[in-house]
Amino acid sequence: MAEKGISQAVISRLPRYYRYLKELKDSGKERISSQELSRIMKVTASQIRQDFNNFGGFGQQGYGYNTTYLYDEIGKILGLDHQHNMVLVGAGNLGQALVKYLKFKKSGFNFVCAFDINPQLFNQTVGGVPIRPISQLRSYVDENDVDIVVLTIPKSEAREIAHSLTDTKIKAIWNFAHIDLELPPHIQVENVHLQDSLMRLSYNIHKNEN
Amino acid sequence: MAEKGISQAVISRLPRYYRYLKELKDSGKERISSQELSRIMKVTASQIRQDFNNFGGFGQQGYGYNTTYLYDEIGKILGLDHQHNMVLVGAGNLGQALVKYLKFKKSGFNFVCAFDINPQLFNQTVGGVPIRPISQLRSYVDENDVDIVVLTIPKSEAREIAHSLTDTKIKAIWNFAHIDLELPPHIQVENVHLQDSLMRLSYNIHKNEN
DNA sequence: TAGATTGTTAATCGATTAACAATC
DNA sequence: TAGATTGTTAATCGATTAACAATC
Repeated sequence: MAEKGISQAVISRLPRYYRYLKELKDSGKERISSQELSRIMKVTASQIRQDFNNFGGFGQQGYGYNTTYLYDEIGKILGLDHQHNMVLVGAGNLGQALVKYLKFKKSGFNFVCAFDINPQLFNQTVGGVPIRPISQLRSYVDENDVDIVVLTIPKSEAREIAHSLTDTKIKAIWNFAHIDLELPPHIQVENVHLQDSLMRLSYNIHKNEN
Repeated sequence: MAEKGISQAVISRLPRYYRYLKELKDSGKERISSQELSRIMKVTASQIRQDFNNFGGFGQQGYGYNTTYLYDEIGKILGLDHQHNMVLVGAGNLGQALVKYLKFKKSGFNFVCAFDINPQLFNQTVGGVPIRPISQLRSYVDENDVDIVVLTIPKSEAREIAHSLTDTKIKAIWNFAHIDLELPPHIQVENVHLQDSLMRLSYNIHKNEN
């Protein structure tokens, strides 16, 4: 999957296609046209065809798309045919909730270790995953196969931790800290800024006030 | 704040401006030009001026923007000068983590009650917030001042709960269930789809493979 | 073959960037 | 006043939608 220059707008729509296609194939639907999918997903058929054709032709004229095949192909584009090892940095409430959320594991995103500064958590486990002192993070990452670092620590510490890992072989940071991380291009950053999300919600609640 | 037809692209940038302006004002910086902010935030000065001018002129020619004033104005645009009461639906790991996260409260987003189906949680509290049976959700919403419903339940139940609230006075749903909710336009929906976020991350990790 | 529907090019729309006159 | 910088119009760029030829 080395298609270059696909816009993030397209990428952001892929998980949604993936979700709908799973439902369609699970409900026994074998084929679907862009027009029918368009009605279900409330986007234009044109956009659907353009989006898929960024990655090559997955359909067949006069027939449409095979749901299972398309589902599998989108999965491959998204890299979901790979296993991803993750470490949690910050075993607080949110961090522990993420580790315990089993759906990630089913999708191949697997927590292998957690780290925290709180000594009371050391030698405990969360969802079967051991919690270690954050001082051991660097050596753990160096010695084990870690793809993704999940940052659920306050923003005051997030930047330093992230920068301390720039010369390791980690591939990405899933960042829940309310901060913009500036990292070298070989490390991908995906932000989950819950505060920003709430603010957008708030705007939309109040936008019609006068 | 009744500016019509502001694109969601602009709205989505406002929380980030708000965050940077807070830091600038807190660090004692009184004024900033679009050019200087442009360098700090890594967006064009043109975009900054265009974004702000969607809501009226907040700056002064030859001077720039007053950080505190601009910060406050963006806060008002985002509706952060209002208090928002929230109820949690689904007091599992993620839900409890959200209730315990104190930053929301500081921004005026205040959990007033939680609901769950698990009887073992009834009469318990989480972060000082009582947990009640979900059967009482509807009457609670009818009898109390609730602005936002936070949905942290499995998708199989999310749609039904959301629809059961369409004729109440709630203004928005903050949806963590992995599902698209279709609700009447007077109820705003803001999705936090963690799985989608992880998939985007996965795509970006693998996009350069060949 | 005829009908259906993709893949793809062209047209449109909207968002971003550039330019500059207005003005502090 | 002169310099700086906004507010705003114009130009560009990119994304979405429409159209249709290719083809199953």
